[in-house]
Amino acid sequence: MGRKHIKPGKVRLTEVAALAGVSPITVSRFFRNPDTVSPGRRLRIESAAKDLGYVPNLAARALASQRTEVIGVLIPSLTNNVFSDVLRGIYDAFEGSRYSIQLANTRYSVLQEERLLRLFLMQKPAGMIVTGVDQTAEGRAIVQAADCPVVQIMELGPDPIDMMIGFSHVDACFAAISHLLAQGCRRIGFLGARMDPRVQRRLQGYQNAMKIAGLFDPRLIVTTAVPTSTTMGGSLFSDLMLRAPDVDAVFCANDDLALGVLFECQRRHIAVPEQIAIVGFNDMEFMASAVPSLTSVRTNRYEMGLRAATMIMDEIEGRPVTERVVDLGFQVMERQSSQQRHAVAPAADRVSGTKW
Amino acid sequence: MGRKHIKPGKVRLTEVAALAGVSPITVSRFFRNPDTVSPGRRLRIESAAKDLGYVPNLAARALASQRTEVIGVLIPSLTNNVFSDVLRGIYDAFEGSRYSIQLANTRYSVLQEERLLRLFLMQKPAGMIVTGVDQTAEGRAIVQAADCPVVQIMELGPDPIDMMIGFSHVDACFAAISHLLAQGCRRIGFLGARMDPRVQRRLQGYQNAMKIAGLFDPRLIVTTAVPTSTTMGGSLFSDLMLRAPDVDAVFCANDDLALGVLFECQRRHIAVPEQIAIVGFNDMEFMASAVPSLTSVRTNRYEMGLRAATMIMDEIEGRPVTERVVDLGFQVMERQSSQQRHAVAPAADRVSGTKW
DNA sequence: AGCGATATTGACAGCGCTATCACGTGGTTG
DNA sequence: CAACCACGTGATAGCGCTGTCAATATCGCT
Repeated sequence: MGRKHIKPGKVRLTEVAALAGVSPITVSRFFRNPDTVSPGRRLRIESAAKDLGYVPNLAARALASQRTEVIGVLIPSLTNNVFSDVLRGIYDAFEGSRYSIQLANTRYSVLQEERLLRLFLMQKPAGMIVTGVDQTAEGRAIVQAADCPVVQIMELGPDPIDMMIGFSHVDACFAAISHLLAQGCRRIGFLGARMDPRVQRRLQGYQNAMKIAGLFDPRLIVTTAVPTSTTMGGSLFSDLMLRAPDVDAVFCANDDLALGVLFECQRRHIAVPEQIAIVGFNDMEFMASAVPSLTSVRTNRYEMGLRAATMIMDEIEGRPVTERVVDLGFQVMERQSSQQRHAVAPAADRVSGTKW
Repeated sequence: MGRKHIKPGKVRLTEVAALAGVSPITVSRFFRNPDTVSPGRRLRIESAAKDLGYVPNLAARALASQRTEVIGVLIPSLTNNVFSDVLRGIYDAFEGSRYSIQLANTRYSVLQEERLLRLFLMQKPAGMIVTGVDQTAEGRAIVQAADCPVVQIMELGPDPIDMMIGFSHVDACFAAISHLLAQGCRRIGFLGARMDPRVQRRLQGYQNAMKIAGLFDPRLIVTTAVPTSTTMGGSLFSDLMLRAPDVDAVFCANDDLALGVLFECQRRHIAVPEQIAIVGFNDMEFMASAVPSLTSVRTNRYEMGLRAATMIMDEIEGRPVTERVVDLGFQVMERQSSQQRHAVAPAADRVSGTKW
């Protein structure tokens, strides 16, 4: 036998329908698309629902309609505040819409990512946002099986799963190094932490630029698998000073590292930028107000999240998305910390890069 | 008439059961509690499920069982990295469990919070984590209607909804100001941004301490409704310097502000801590590596998230939660930026506070 | 008035899973 | 040896909602 007694206080569509004097299906329609119900009934249903304190049952809705309004979002880290900006954009875009977000973090592990994708699949999501382009073949297969709009964010690459929005980390770093070279720096160090795929690509951009300039020297590269932090910036810089005491500039793959380098320079009484120039990556808010203000590569993270979400919604709701791969570009925010040797400080930020 | 043809590729419990030669209900049992199925069938079901690529339908499960494994989490902001630490704790605790997290941000609005709670209710969550103690009466009612374990985090207060974990912001700030007073500071400024309930309580702690010391002066308080940022720290400090040029210490309700004050001091060639002492709040990672290292009030955010999640799980799974209101305390991390006048720098951090 | 076109409404069946109870088996007990 | 229990398994009947299509009401037009 099946269930027995229905809990007395329970309010279903049926109860609302009974009170409003209409059929359940009409109440259902009212909640999904009020315009298709005649004004008279509309009012009756509305007040009946309010009186009874009706709350729709999402599970029943999902089961009957064979779809959900859940958007799965997969990011590598909650700690790295790069992603909090992206997330903010995503949440802002879905704000007020009927979609809800299911967020999970992969901890920079493709196996975790695979597991989480499988988990998302059980929800039959309406859309998915995933970070980067380095999914496993299995991971791609799972995403494809979900049969919903998918946006890959943070990077660009060949062969998108569906849609894509990001920028070239290789180019962005190349531009930053080019800026330092233009400022007269020759012994430019590279500091990187965590070394996830995006940092790896920044390293690639660094190597390209240095090799083209004929200035490449592996001793100038100091990296660690440990996550980025200000303290780590200080230690990586200390390592660099041991390996290459003649370094005249430091590119940091993250702004936290750059801040740590600045502090370490203050501790060692190294003048910035006179003795050592500093460039960071991401252009976090504090970079502009540091003393000296710190040069960084601005990436449009909030917009990335916002547009990724918008692309998903457009796709779901049948509005054709023509630009399926979006390059958001970047800007090198040139500040005091990378001032040309013996030059005067600029009155305001100078900018170079793409898309501005 | 109802639906017509079943999609051919669709794999349901029934298909797995047919292939394994058992009844659907046995397959259902296998997925929920493998131990209750005999080893022979267990293997057959397992391989059948794998062969067919079976993916359980969560909506059907939720509808039939009348419950979900969704934990609703409500935080005020995604940008404020205070919450990313809490979140990390929450995600870590639920990692590998069968629960999934539904995260939403209220943007510091109780009306938003109410709307989101209503939304959560539709999901019939298994548990809820909400921020702070300032829910509206309506909001509390909604949470109670969800009839599931609830933990309020970040603060302590009378009359918890269900469970509670946090610390006293009043006491924490009081301790920080007491520290400054002990260091010989007399004209201690208060800088606050956003002015959410928790910052308001820190302000209260500041006022209590200053009044007891007979040093209270409203001109020393500078606040703004704008969100916290490093740049904002600089401007608030500039305002303070205009209002009270004789200020000898600054308490910042957030670490970002403290960093901004440090930079502004560097810009104005004000010696820290000799001319002005600086104390922040939250003890973000960068505080310890700044030059001079910045005193701050450490709050146990990661642990808060972790334990809140654990309390929820314990409650759901019938393990009695005896400590239903947990005070996590705080620590004043005494660093160079609040060194006693004309004293030598300490070799390492000194700590004062509760629970350490 | 009569016609088809359009807007509203309802009946029915079923989405994929699980709660509940019933039943069989084999072992233990008095 | 009947009575009992624990265990594994299955049959049945929904969980609360919506897709589908048919039925009815309403309207504009010739």
